[in-house]
Amino acid sequence: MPELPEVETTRRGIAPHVEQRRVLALQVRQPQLRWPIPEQLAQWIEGDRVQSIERRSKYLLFRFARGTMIVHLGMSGSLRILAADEAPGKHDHVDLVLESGQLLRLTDPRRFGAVLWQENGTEHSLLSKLGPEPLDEAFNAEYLQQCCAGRRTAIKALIMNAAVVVGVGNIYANEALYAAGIDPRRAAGRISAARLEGLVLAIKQVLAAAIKQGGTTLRDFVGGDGKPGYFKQELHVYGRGGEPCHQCGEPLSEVKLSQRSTVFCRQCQR
DNA sequence: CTAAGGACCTGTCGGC
DNA sequence: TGCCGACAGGTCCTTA
Repeated sequence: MPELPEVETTRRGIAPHVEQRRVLALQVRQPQLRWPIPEQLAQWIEGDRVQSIERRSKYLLFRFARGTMIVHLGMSGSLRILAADEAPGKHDHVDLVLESGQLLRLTDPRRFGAVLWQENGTEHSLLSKLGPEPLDEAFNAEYLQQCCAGRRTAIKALIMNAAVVVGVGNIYANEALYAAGIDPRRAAGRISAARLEGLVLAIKQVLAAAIKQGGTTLRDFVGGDGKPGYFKQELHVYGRGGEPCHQCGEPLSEVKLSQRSTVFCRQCQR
């Protein structure tokens, strides 16, 4: 479910209900997520205020006085604001009980998500090796050219590599390459500077548009405020293998690339 | 160092 | 209707 636009949509949805609120309790029903939730997390945050919620890559960062609670939604996670007396379901693993009478609930059927802790003055190893944010100026044509130089890996795998640029997941990698007219299988080092510049712009545009629309609704994704995303209507290739290309009408091809479903137009993408 | 594949876990969907 | 395999938004870690 969550790619960067979905995570950002979630952040914006929950922030007004969580920022500046005091945490009364942290209730952990299932600590076994991708990594175990630290046992002392409750004692570190209970009684303290959430100063702000920030986002880095697809990680949500809850800033507290003595450190940061890091939340990742994995493949199937979501965060919602609910009344404090709402009964938990099977996959409702964690509640952040707020003094406002509401709670922030983490639901994650596949449990690929994570809840971790970063002490002030340290940087978690998961965050320390990340590339630039795609919408930042630091992610530009010159930078991407440097990353691609001499690389034989497929361009799609390269832009999905978080050490190169964060936040480009499978949906938006497919969409951006279609928009840029680049074959996803093409070796990264064999693409002209001009076309890589087009790819940078395409990535920025597709992500910005998706954030503006509130993310892509897949299955049951809803933001923290319960509103669905509307970007799905604008997808040109993702989930459309075999259907006609919106530009030329040829059936879209679908292949596996680094284990991920990859859809593109052989006519329009070279 | 790079590139590719496996692993984690559950739910859903399509085919027989 | 029921069962079984394939597949799903992520990404770290191990292996060549």
